Amino acid sequence: MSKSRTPSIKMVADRAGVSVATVSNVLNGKPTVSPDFARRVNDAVRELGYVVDLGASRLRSRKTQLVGVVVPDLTNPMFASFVSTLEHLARLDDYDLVVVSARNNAEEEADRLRKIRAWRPAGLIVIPCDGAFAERLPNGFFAPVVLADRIPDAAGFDLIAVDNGPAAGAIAAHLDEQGYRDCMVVGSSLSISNVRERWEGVQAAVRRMHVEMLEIGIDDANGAQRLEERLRRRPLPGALFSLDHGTTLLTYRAMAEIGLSVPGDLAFASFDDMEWMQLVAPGITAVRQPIEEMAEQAWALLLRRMTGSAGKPVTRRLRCAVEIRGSTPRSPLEEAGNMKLGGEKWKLQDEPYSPE
Amino acid sequence: MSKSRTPSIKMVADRAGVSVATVSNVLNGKPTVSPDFARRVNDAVRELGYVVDLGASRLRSRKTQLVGVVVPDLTNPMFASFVSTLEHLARLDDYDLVVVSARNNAEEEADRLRKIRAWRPAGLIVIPCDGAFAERLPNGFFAPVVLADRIPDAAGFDLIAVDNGPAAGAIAAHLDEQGYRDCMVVGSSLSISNVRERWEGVQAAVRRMHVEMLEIGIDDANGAQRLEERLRRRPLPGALFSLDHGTTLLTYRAMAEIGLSVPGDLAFASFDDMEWMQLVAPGITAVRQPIEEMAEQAWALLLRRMTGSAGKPVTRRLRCAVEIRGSTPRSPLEEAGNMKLGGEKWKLQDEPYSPE
DNA sequence: AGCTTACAATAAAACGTTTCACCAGAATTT
DNA sequence: AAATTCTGGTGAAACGTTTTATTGTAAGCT
Repeated sequence: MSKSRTPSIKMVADRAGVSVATVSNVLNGKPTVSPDFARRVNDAVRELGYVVDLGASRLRSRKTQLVGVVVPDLTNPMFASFVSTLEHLARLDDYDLVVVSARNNAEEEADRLRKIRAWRPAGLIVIPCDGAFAERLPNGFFAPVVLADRIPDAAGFDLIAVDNGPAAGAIAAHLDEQGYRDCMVVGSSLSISNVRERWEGVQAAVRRMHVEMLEIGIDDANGAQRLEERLRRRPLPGALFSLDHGTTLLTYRAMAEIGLSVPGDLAFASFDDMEWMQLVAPGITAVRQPIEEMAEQAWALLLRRMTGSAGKPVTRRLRCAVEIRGSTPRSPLEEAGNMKLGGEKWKLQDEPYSPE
Repeated sequence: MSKSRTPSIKMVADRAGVSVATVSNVLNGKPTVSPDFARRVNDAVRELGYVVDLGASRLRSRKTQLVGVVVPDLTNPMFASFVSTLEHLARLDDYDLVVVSARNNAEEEADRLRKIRAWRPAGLIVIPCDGAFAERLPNGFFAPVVLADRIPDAAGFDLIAVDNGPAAGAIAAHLDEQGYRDCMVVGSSLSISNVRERWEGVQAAVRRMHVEMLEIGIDDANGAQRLEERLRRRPLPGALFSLDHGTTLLTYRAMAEIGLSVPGDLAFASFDDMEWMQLVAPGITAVRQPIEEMAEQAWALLLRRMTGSAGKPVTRRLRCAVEIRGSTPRSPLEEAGNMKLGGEKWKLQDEPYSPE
């Protein structure tokens, strides 16, 4: 039996009785091609089930339809959704994606960047681990790079992110207005730009409320320990504001474990709105990031660069939405204040929160 | 200014003062290489920041470190987690992943399969949209294929899945034992093999409980409508068992919207355990799939094939875990039965519905 | 009829690798 | 000392494309 390999352009040419160049011309829709020959080529392609070898194609043409995507963690639903949207958009423009996860590790990120370079992608979309991204980019990297979600220390990249500061500030202001007097803010690490921006936004927005920050790291047992200890200590803060998805999950679970009730024992709000946050009772007040739109913008920016547009790097910020739910009701402390002015006492006991 | 392009092996050779063949030998760890020359080559590589062009490399060597991954939907956290684990394992073996989503659409899946073929991957890992996968695989596809999670109609592939039937059966038996007399089973579509297996497992496991199946499709407004109508009709079933992640989300949300309480109005259980299911109160009884282990097995199977192992296709089934939580308590009906032996009457009135 | 233009198709070079056949010299055997 | 085997290294071919330059032919112009 014949050593039949996956068909090459040469086999197509032979079967169609034309030259390889003609086959290539037909396949790439070059104008100078007679209908008759085109038909013969197309027939041969169909009969053989020929599919172009993109590796060889890129090698010669120096054009590739491949872009690399690097995210800190694929299991994070935010990033998964980001990649998913990206994948869809890329396909519409006939690009493919090589996706890698840096596992929240700067070294791995650097390693993956180097590796991905070996595919000679036409561009890169990266959600960097931390601010020192520029140092990790291989020096001789020519393809355009778009950064998303997190801001690097060094300038020089197209950038798409959300308005972390104002959005976090809105939550803080909300808690403030609801009458909470002190709020603990929890986040993974201030070395991540968006967490830092959120914290700064909180500080800028509060008026009467006192805030304190607690960093618990990423997958850091030590940090989780510190958080738990704080939650067991008294007095509790009136409110808790968690600044990123991982931290929210950890915190919410810890509160449940310790037996703290939301909002009975403390109010709770989160940056990053997950679907379960409207399924639990009471729902959790959260900032919802326009993650699909972020992916869209990232793709648009990259596409612009890949198709040759020059010019200064641009930075775009997207507006977040704030979802107020039952986990941040009017503070009982404040209610107590109002009651003196004739509030109805039973309300306090019957409905510890206002579910909306 | 010189037209400096990304460095090639030739530039490395020139700088090191050796032949291209020698550079290649050094880089690929060929044994016949003097330490002196190796050092010179490595120096040149470092100075130039040379990274091999994997496209060209594959073209000549006919070996590639690329595998394609096709999933029905990247936003589904199950699949996201699957891909994430896969990505990690692949990296350990120095493979890269091209990831595409078929968006729950057989046509798109076929399209993506054709497209991914153009990269000449060393193998494919696919979670197929439906049973007719074999027909969609391009005919001249030579790379090994491992299917996961869902079973195709046609045999001939390595296969890794979970024990859908027994696991779903365990839930059904649990509901039965808890005293529920009728249970509505909801799933996206019986054309998806694992949903079908789960439904069959339910039917095989029930003893006294009556079960009925409701298919609501995937992203099908019509199906959602039918579900909602059913939930508004009386009498309600004693229990609801949802057979896949998407359906669970939809159902749980619908119940909340309609104002049904779990387990007050009906018991609820789910195939697929999401993290929020232990965060809501009461927690939701669910089947937990070993999704990471599934990815591990898929990778192991594929790796075996890619490294040349022949032999008949194998099928492996993994054991699911069943998490019993508060959403499936002892049936009030059964409690009522017990009451005749001295139960407390008021309990019956607390439950508003009377099945049958 | 001659001369240029335009057109359709092709041969051959090039892309960056790996591999294969080969070679010079050193080391070993006869 | 001559003949053989190793050893470390190289030139050139090959992989499957695209592109450039080139060809042959038909059409358009005096």
